[in-house]
Amino acid sequence: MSVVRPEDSSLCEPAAKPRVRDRIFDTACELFYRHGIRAVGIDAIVCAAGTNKMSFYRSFPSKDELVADYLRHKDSHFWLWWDEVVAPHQGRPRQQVEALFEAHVSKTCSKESRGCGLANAAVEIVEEDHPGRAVVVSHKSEIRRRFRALAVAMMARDPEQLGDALMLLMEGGYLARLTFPKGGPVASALIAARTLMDAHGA
Amino acid sequence: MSVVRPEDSSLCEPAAKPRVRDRIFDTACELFYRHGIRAVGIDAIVCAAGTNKMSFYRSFPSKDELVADYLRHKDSHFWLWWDEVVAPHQGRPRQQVEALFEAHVSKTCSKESRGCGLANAAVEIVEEDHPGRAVVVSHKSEIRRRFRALAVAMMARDPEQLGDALMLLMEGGYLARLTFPKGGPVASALIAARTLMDAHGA
DNA sequence: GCGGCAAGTTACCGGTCGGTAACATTCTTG
DNA sequence: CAAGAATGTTACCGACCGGTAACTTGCCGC
Repeated sequence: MSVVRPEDSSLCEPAAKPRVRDRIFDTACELFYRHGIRAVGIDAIVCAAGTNKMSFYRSFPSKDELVADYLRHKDSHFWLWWDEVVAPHQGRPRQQVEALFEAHVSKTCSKESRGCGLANAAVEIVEEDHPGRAVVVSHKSEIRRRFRALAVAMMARDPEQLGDALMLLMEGGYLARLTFPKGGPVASALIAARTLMDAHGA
Repeated sequence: MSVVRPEDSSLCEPAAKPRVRDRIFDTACELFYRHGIRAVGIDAIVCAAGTNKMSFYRSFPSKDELVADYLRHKDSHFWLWWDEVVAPHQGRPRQQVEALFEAHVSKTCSKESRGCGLANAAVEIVEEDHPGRAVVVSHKSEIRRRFRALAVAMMARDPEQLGDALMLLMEGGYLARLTFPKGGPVASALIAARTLMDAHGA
């Protein structure tokens, strides 16, 4: 149950040093994603960022708020990724979903992947009033909304059902990634998505 | 990022008092499942169990080992559940999977559910040498194996593909449960499973 | 009643947690 | 160069972390 120790984060003085706040934030994002939120303390973050605790508390009001920022960052990057993957197939929702799943599989199977940071946060953050909870909830709600919208656009027989099923496939992949090296069942996600869409006449 | 405080666990002296070890273990299981593993300290457990830290360390070698026991307990209960659900449809793998998903949906949608304790542990426990990791990995591997075996038994066109897809659906449901009150997309899992099996000619 | 054991009590250990005060240094910019 | 902002340093806070020692109390069967 050990936590990330302040000393062990590779090297404690990264070459570039733009504004401390950014260094701290980038470091925190990586550590939170790789080791989990609860496992990473302020000391570990500031040490890995080559700075000190005071500099941290001059830039962030609290750890919880930093966590919320981390999740907002993950959220916006996710939608950047989504829009980028979807863009080449404008107006062809079926191809958009296929592209999404293809990208999802290759992304999730890469060895650096630790699944979805926001999904992981859903596990770690239980307190209803944690500033990060709202970010997670709205993120996952938007995923559901978009999958359902895509299912509508491709004129599926039961779009809500199809949209939710596609979401389950994707989320399941995130979870599977955490136990299977290289992803395991994740590899089947694209074909499964195709099969579901076929069955819905889309 | 608050943790479960030793004081706030409803009442600190449960009526029945069979052997302390059991009281501690049951309490720990519930707290771990409800609040997460890292969020629950030894103090919180022993207080909620109406005992003290020394009694804990007389029964368990360490917290990590308790966590591993908790996961083993979840694992064996899961297979008890699985076998029970599957039993009435011996020899009819298609019906067995349907029964599994029906039970999975109703279980996961219940308001006490916090998804799959073992999947949650996969998120929280990152250390490769934690005694709980092996339990999680073997649990998820066995799920995959069984789904694939069921797909073979129902003579699916591509049994490995179908088995993995079914697993993704189920795992996705566990994750969705954590952000959507009452489960959200989980409700679509059964129909999605049926659709996939139909498409595989099973 | 007495021995033995299970359980409770109290105090303690070093270490880490998130967070802060006061002060010294360096960097940037006018 | 000087002023002011940004950053670093050190020490500290109370609380909690997982874990332990020494001793006392309660309960059981013989």
